Amino acid sequence: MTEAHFLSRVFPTPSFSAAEQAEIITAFRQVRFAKGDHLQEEGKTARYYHFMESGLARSYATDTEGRDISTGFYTSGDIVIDWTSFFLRSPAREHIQALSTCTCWQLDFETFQRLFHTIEAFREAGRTRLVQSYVELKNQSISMITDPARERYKRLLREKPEICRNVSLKQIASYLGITDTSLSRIRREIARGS
Amino acid sequence: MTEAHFLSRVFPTPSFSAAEQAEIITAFRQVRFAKGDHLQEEGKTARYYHFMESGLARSYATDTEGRDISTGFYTSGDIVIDWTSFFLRSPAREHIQALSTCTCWQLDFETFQRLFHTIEAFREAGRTRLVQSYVELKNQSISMITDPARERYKRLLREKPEICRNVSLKQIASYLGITDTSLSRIRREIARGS
DNA sequence: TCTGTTTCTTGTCATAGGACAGGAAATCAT
DNA sequence: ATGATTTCCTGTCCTATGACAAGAAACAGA
Repeated sequence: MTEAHFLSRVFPTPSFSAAEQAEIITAFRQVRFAKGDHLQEEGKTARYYHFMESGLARSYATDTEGRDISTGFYTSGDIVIDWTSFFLRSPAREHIQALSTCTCWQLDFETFQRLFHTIEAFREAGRTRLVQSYVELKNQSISMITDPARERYKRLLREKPEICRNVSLKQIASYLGITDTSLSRIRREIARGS
Repeated sequence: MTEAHFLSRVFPTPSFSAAEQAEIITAFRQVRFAKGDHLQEEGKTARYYHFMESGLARSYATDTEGRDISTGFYTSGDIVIDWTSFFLRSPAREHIQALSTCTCWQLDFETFQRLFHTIEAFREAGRTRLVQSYVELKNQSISMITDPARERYKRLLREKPEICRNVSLKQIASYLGITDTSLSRIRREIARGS
């Protein structure tokens, strides 16, 4: 039944009993977003926890000068969510937007809470995911201090090549903390030797 | 009994029943660190969850060039922990060091797990704390992109004045992503009109 | 296909912050 | 106190990146 189900790999059978796995999987609902759709809008409280099965998305915030700053990119297997908004039930401070057609699995907050408080393995997994997001953010944050822009771009190229190939220069540049102009020059330099 | 206990404010009575509060508070152990002591060492797995009652501390990582980069500062009421190491049971990538005498309340991992899995309010509180740390890191991270160094320093001055007063220039500078030289100049500029 | 719009590239010039070095000031150990 | 060490300040010069502007290229809509 669930042999090749995307979520059966997310909640794998040694950690989850068959019954738990079934309960979790049936609680999720599949949704699809078209390129450009917003999975989340700034100012609204996040209603759903999303697992991305396929597609690309990005989160972005608008800074005090009105500039659009990409704060994260999401690909297959990622959790696509504004953690703060979802868990603190507060208005989101970022938008999350599909960059291509996205297939996701969603859970509303009440359902998440029910699973979280009744299934021990689910809450361990949930906590682990949150901690992993934290460490990724921390790495990015340290990299902003210690690495020059070129290195940060090369790392993104290594870790999320599909992003570098499919996302606009400006959106990637703002994520790296540089201007589109600079990123364009960095790409040129990399295109010649390293 | 627990009227003025520091932890009774951390786990307040409307959210926690008296019995739960008592169970939680007795599970914590008070510890004291002298200035310079390490609460956490890089490479070792975090053994304790710490609440800081009083004192100052900082976390720092050593980058590829061997430079010491401050990654966070902690004051009264903060949780002092390497989240990733504690929850993923993996070696810490940072040191955490007392910058003055610190009084903390600690919980080992097994005890944390027991409370987390048996007391619903405790796991809600724990998750909330983690999410709050996440949002602080995110704000700092966005600030690194959008704000010039002077603004970042002014924000730190606003949010953690005791840090700016008591921590060495170099340690603050590395946190802000600039050199001690630059921070020294920024301070001079602020000392004259803004 | 033509046309308008967005995205990307490149140039020139300006500027924040880094590297390095020397000196002053504070802190510490004996 | 005295010297040693660390921390902090300041000067000069340099580099990475930003701001702005103008083309080129890609793309979207009729």
